[in-house]
Amino acid sequence: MLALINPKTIRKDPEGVKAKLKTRGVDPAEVEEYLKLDEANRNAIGQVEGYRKQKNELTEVISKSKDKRDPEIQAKIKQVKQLNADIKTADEAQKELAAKWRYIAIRLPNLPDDSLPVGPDEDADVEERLWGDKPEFDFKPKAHWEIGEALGILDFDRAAKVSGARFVYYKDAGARLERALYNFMLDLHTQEQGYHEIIPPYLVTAKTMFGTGQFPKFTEDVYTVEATGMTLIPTAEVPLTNYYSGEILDEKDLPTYFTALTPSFRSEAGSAGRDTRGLIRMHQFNKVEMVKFSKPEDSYKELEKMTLDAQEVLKRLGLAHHVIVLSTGDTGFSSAKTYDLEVWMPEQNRYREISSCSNCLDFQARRAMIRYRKADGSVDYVHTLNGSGVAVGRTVAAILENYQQADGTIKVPDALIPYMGGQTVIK
RNA sequence: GGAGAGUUGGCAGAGUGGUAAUGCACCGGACUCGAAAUCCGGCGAACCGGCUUAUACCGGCGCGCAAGUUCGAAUCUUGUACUCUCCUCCA
Repeated sequence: MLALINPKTIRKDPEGVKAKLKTRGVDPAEVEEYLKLDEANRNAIGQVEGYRKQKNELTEVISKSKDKRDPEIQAKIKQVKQLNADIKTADEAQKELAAKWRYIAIRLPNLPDDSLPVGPDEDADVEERLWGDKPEFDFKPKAHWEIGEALGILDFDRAAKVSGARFVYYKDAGARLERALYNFMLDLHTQEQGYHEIIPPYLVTAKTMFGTGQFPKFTEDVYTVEATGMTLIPTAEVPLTNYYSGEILDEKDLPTYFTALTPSFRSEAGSAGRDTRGLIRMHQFNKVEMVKFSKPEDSYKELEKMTLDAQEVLKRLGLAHHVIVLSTGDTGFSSAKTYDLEVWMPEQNRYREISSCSNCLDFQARRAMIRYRKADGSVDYVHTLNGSGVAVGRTVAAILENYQQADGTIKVPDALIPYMGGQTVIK
């Protein structure tokens, strides 16, 4: 029976948990109900186990008897039959309690870290640090989709014809720019930052989606193939983190880092009307993802490092950005602490999210059963982290807007020139 | 899609109705200056409950999973998942 938040934490400090989850929008009554069911369930388990113990004792005697017809043995058999009925009743009652408990348990979000700003939404996010100078233009900067369409490297109209809204065709230098970007990112992560390069499955089972916390709460945000129940991954975090699901790792193998380029598929239910133009909010987009498995005591250190790894992508591309720490209400379901990287978008005159780095502590590890054996032989859950390193489509958008020139051409960032076959300008 | 086989503790591998052999590994001890070998003993995943400082102790569960038959199931029945092999098909 798996949980989300460590059940012992909730038992030990119910008021603290209530207070913390309240900052994430969870009604304390939910926690109250959880505790009630938790206790009732444990009592029920005790009862069932008591019956089972009696039964085991009786059947042991029966098994050792020579003569099953002995009236004494027959009496014991009768007793066991009665016990079986008792067990059935008690067991069904217990299962029901467990199911109710579980229903709540798997829907409670992770406990936020104490360092988070408290607040209901993104307005309470706090800027941690700033990098780079915003570009200055002696003309009015255009939106990336205008630039891309004018150059013939992005085609939203034809994509709409073929697939509907929120899809795009990249063409010529646009396609090459996308490819250059993700190759650049993958090389950085694998050659310099120590990540294993992975190409994972893009279709996963419901159980896998549960492991990373997308299910059962967020089924409406993804595409699930009706015939098989398989889901198109909304992020590579899902297949990467579940890589070790159900396994017990060796302490010496931690930490370990994975990275992968994959498409991400999102239904964007509920975001109608937002970012309807351009590359910002697509049903399908490429993303280079980073995932880490770490020992509990190292996970926050690893989060800082991972955030810097993502930042390094933007630094080398010369893209102005800042790092913000998400407030309690803005932090994702599975995460205890999340840093977002937001890149400067000149036409919109604001920062836009381009990466999100999260420490999920043991929240996902509990769901996906990812553990490690310590030197003393005991077993504990690992901590999992994930971060974008970074969203490729949005990076294309950022480059088009930040590197646009008065004549409508695009200067290729120095770091990308080798990946563009030496091309320095897109025109 | 069709047919067949398999799924037991870290690994190997027994066990066709009576409550998980054995080997290797591992842990403790003996022997030794120490180690190896040997000998003795122990331990057989993980999980849950009770009691808790506890990886100690007691109990439950536990032979892919689920349900059924039975006083009792790794063993019988049914369903299901996954893996492998062959056929068919296909990038």
